[in-house]
Amino acid sequence: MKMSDMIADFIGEMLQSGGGVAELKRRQVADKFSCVPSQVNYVIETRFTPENGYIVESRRGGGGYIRIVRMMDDKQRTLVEAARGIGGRLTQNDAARLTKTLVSVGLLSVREGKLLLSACSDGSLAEVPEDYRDSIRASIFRCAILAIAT
Amino acid sequence: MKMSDMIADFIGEMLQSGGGVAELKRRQVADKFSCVPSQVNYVIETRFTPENGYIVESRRGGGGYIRIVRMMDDKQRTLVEAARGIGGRLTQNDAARLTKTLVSVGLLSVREGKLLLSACSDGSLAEVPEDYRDSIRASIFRCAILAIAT
DNA sequence: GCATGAAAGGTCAAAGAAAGTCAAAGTCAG
DNA sequence: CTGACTTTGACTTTCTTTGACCTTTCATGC
Repeated sequence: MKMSDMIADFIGEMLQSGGGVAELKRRQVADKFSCVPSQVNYVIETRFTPENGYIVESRRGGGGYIRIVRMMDDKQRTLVEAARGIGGRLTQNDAARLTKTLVSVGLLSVREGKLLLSACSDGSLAEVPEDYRDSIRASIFRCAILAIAT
Repeated sequence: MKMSDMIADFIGEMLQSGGGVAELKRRQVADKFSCVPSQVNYVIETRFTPENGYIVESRRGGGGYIRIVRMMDDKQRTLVEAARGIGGRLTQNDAARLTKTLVSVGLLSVREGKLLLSACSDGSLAEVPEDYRDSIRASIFRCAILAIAT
């Protein structure tokens, strides 16, 4: 695999685990991948651009850093909020209602709606004891929506 | 046999073993058949065309590649088959692999892939005892795919 | 406070690595 | 012999890697 792609992946993971923010030391990353520091700039310039939804800030000098932040658009933000709004339990009916809303507002496609709804349906969760279903359903719904927003 | 046909066969086999996706290095293939690289373009242009049901993507530069994907005409049937193929248990890794395939073959969009994968991820199933996860994961995956195939 | 040097990161252009294009030359069945 | 299909190769375009040199910050000793 190309070095650039590995570095991009690395940064991607940092963003993931950092909840949309990655702060790195150029020199350290370069050492980790045994390349020249400017390679890191190249990767950032070609992959983490504003057009791709990233903001990059940096500082030179001692204690310098490069910080990459993933921007969310309105839709993503709304999805995240929707995910937050889901409580610890979610009935199948509520899931259906919520899905319908998300679809009708254009945050999910019809197919995505179907996929999501059936992923957390009683059919999928047949093996889960009834008492737990609503809470697992909530968890599935939340994770799935969050995944799409990110 | 003509060289073009041999190259075409070679690519065909790659597609076969790759489940509908073949990724190749133009230079390598050319060397293998002792021909000029552009010969490979010729073969692709004349045999792996969109009209014949193939999609071709490529990248130049270091680490470049040519990727050929066979489009499936009856998407739904394939989806259903994929769903059938899932056994009673599905590890997170297998789910990831399967999703990747479905996406790269065009049966799922990237977003749908994310949605599905995270819906049946360990994150979503955190509350489910580990021993049951793989079997519930299988169930979710199957139901979800079946839902959009219909 | 100020000069100074080390520690970051930034820029840019050259060299390298693949793939793409296109037209000329070759082959072969009819 | 002709036309369609193949083979070749010179030249182009795109993306990546590397390195030399520049600028900003920070810590330190007058």
